[in-house]
Amino acid sequence: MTIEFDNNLPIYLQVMNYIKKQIVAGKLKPGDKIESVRELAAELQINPNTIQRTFQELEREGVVVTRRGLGRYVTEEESMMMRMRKEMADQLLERFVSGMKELGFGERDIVALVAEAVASGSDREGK
Amino acid sequence: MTIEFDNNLPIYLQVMNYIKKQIVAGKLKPGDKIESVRELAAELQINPNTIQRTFQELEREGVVVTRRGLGRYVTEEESMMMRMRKEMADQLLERFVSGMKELGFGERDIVALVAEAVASGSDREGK
DNA sequence: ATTAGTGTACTATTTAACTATGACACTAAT
DNA sequence: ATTAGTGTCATAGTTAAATAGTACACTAAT
Repeated sequence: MTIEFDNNLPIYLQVMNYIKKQIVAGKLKPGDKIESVRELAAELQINPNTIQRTFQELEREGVVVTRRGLGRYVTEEESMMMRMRKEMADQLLERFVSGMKELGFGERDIVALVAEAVASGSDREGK
Repeated sequence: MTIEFDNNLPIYLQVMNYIKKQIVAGKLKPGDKIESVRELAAELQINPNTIQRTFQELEREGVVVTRRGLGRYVTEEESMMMRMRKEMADQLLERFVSGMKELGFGERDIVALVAEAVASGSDREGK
C-alpha cells in the first residue's frame, strides 16, 4: 500500500485524496476505524505532523470523526459519501473535458478517445 | 487574458501549461514571437523572475527558442507540436480514466458521463 | 496505579517557490 | 554613440510545506 507522490502537489493533499478515494470506493466503510497517525506515517514514510494535518483537514470537511484517545473513524453520514463521490467525479470530468477542448480536440474526438482508453487494459464487461 | 491560479500548484508550472496550450491550440504558431518576460510579468501580475523560470523550463523542453537581445519565439519544429499535443492529451486521459475508476465508476458510466458533459454547454457540431 | 496506544501541541530547522530590486549584456534602430 | 527593449544574473527576504524531536492529555485494558 503505497502512494505515488507528485512532487508538485503538497503531500497532505495527496494523502487526503488517497483516503477519500478509499472511502468513496467502499474500501473504507462508514464507522470503520482508520489507521492511527503514527501507523500511517510509518507506512507511507511521512512525518507524523504531515499526517496529522491531513486528518485535520479531513475532519474539517466532515469526512472523518475523531474520538480523542481512541482513534479516527470514517463518518457515519451516508449522504456525505454520495456528495463526495459526485463532487470528485464532477471535478475530474470538468477538468478533463475543458483540458481537452483547450488542446483543440472536438467533442466527437473526446468521446472516442475515452471509449478507446476505457476499453484497453480491462476485461470485457458482461452484456 | 488572465490565468486562474491554483494555489496548490507552482505558478511557473501553471504559466508553462498556459503557454503550451496556446501553442497546441494554434493560438501561437511556430516562429511566432512571444511576449517578453517583463510584459508577461506585468500582464499576469507575477514577478519577472517567476516568468523567467517559466521560459527557462519551456526552453529546456524545446518548446521555445531564445534569441538573446531579441526575444523568445515558438520553436519551428512542427513535430514538437504534434508530440506535445499527444503527450498532454494522453496525460489528461490517463488521469481522468484512472481517477474515475478509483471512484468506483464502471467503463460504461465513464463513457456516458463524458458524452453528457461534452454535449452540454456547447453548440451543435456540423454533421 | 500502571501501561500502551491514541490524538494533540510546541519549537526549531530545512527546502522550494515566490517576491523585490538592482545590475549587466546583447540587438536593432536612431 | 545613444537609446530602448530584449534576456540574464545575483542578492536578499518572505512564505508554506515538510521534517525532527519532544512532550502532554485522553482512553481502555491490565
